Amino acid sequence: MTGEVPDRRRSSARSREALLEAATELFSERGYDRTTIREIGERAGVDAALISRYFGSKALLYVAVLRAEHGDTAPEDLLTGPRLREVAERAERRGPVPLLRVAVQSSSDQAAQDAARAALQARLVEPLRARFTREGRDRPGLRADVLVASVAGVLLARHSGAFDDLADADLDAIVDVLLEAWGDS
Amino acid sequence: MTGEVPDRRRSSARSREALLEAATELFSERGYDRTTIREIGERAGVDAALISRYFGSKALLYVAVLRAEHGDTAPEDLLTGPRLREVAERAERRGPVPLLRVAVQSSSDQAAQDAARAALQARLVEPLRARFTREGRDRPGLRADVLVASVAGVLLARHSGAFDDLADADLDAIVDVLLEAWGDS
DNA sequence: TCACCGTGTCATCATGCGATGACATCGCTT
DNA sequence: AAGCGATGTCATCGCATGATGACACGGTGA
Repeated sequence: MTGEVPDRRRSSARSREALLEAATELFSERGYDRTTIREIGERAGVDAALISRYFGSKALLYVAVLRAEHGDTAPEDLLTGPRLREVAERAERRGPVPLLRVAVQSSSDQAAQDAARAALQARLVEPLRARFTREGRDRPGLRADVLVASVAGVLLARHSGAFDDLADADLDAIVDVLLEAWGDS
Repeated sequence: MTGEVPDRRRSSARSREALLEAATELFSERGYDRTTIREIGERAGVDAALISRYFGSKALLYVAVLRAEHGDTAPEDLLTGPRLREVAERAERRGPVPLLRVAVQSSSDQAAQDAARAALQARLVEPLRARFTREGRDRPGLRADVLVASVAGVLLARHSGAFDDLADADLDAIVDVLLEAWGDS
């Protein structure tokens, strides 16, 4: 074990990080509205009141989650083919990514909604649209929207409890079915 | 106009019906959790307290909505091909059918969740799976789940406010894109 | 006409939520 | 060691929600 010795002293940075991570998981699992700041605090092992101090509000924490989630990787670029696998795998690791939720479910807080929408467009829809345009497909915008919405539906459905086979299947099988439908050009 | 003369006298049947219709619309637009009984009452032009009297609770009203929605038509049978158009058109008329929401988003009330799940399976997933099995497709169960989840994602996304082209496009165009992907065998 | 039961209205309760401020505690700096 | 700012804890506020019971109203039959 060459891991760092965890610094047990107080640290706002550590608390912030713990809250961010817990919030990412919970927003992924249950969506914005059904996640409470008390749950976030509990999972993070941190008092929920610190959310207000470090992020300002639940909505701003949500925005921070969206930013953090995409700050560490390159843009998705494309959903099709190998990229689809990347997106799906990320959803696998952290639950059905908060970003994808906004595709299907509007949240009660307008600021959270707007931020998520902007991120979704910039990270997934726009690159896809650009690609379809480049390839000369007709209705590239609509096609991009439909593809993103489909993928969001499938990845979210996996954890909704409404499907058996989808919940049990491993990710590769799911991606295979999607690619078979949409082609992996 | 050969329509019935609307009976303006008091009538529990009329109130029940008004509540049921308003609830169907609102559950469609916003999902179970984000719809309040006060909103339902307001849209129905009926006091919200009557929900408790006539349906027992918000959750039971939701169950009644699911039943009513599918009581008047034959089973969906299949999602592909012309049937896809039927499902989509119904979603168009009444907003993104409450049934489809459960595919992607679990609700806070367990009874509501279970009822919706059962209806979704019986009405959409099972018939589709049976068809795929009959046709000898591999992984028919998974394939059915993925297709239903995709369609749910797209139809819900149309009203989520996260997509522009999808919101503006007319239904036929959307169905065309879906059919192009999944084939309309 | 009157009494009664179905129907509608309203006030209110209990609960859970996000938010906030007062206070306690820690640990660095001097 | 003392002082002080940073960090953590707790109680509580205001608000929205689902639910419920008390009461008012109305029309229908005796």
